Amino acid sequence: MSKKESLMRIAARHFAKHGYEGVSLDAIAKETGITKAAIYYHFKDKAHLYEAVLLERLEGLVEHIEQVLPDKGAKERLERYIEGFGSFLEQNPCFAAILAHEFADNGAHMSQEAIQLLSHTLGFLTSILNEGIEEDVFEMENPMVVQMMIVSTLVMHQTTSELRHKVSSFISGYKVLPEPSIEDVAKVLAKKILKAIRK
Amino acid sequence: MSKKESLMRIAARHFAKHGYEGVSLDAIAKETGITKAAIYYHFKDKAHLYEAVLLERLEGLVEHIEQVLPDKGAKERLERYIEGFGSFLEQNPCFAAILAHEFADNGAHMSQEAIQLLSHTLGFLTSILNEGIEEDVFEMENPMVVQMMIVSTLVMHQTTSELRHKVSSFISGYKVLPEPSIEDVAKVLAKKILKAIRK
DNA sequence: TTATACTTACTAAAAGTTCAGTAAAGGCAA
DNA sequence: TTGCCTTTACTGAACTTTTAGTAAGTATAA
Repeated sequence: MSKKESLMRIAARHFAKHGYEGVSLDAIAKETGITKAAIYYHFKDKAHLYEAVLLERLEGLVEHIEQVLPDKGAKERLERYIEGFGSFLEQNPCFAAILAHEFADNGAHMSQEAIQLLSHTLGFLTSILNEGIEEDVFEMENPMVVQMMIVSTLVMHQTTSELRHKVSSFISGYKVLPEPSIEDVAKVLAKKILKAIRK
Repeated sequence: MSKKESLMRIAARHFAKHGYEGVSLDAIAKETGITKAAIYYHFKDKAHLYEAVLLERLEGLVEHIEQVLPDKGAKERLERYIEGFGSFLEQNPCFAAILAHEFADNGAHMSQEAIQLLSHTLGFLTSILNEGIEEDVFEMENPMVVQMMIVSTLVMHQTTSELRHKVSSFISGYKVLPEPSIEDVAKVLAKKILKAIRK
């Protein structure tokens, strides 16, 4: 792996953990084993490093979802979308937290291009839901709420595992359950969503 | 309103918009019309200012939910929980974004007490779901997923309205729909969740 | 010798934090 | 009522650390 690649990988972990503002280039450089100035050799500035990390994953996500979506049937397509989203998050552990930070500050650090890729991803979901409504297999008052239920649940599940652990120790009748993997969560979520919107 | 109150109100807006790390005390002081040192008169440091803001709202949330939960019936209780959560977010516009930031960085800036209050809030939901399972009116593979669907959808809906607006302009077949209020979203969500988990 | 991939050493600005001082208000003894 | 003391609620200025960013030099491989 090249220095640039490991720099980007480590940067991704930092951005995931602390968010754009909370990240220091010194810390990234130190962990990568280079100096901060070396970051500036590879990237114009902090914003461009972040953008490179973000775009890489957003492009991967669009590609991944395009690959798993079958040709026909809104139900099948929705199921695959949810599970595909989940498996992409599984394979890219930092990505959910990066997205969560972007959601939290309304995409303050997203470029036009990043927003476009995110839109592309969500556009699939919009059209699957509309498709299902037209095919008369889905019914819902507000597709955006259903979209929210899907995307935010997957992203937040993946992101908040540490916090849930802290929280769960305070809930009375606390049992240490084995945490389900994001792929299991995606399966359960798909089932519940399909039940919730089936006609 | 006292200076301290308006300081806290303005601080809440800043923390909601930029997250803990992204906030500068200079900016808060300037907007409040005091000097930065005055913040240190009222609060020990940045962390304590943040905690005061966060605890105020978490306490309000616990109280609000306790008030709206009826005495019996898991279905009714769940519906009220969801709508109560929604109406609290409506009345406390900064809170959802603050929570979203906490979720994104795994509660990195939450004190023990704050986590306890959050646990309290989520504990209600856990017991409502378990209650429903025991009463044989709900069925679900994994209550935590259902919890996630509820909480993350409400929080993320309220938080990401600007981002959704940016995103929606890229989705093909874009129509400017009037954004539903969080209370409407809560109603729709409650309906969908009940359908998804009813036995 | 020339481009690549850095390092060393630095700057300037911004951030959180501290501290000495002060104006105003309230209580209280003479 | 006057004069004194104390508390409250700050200001202005400085201090310290951290940060993004840069300029100039260096080792290495082609």
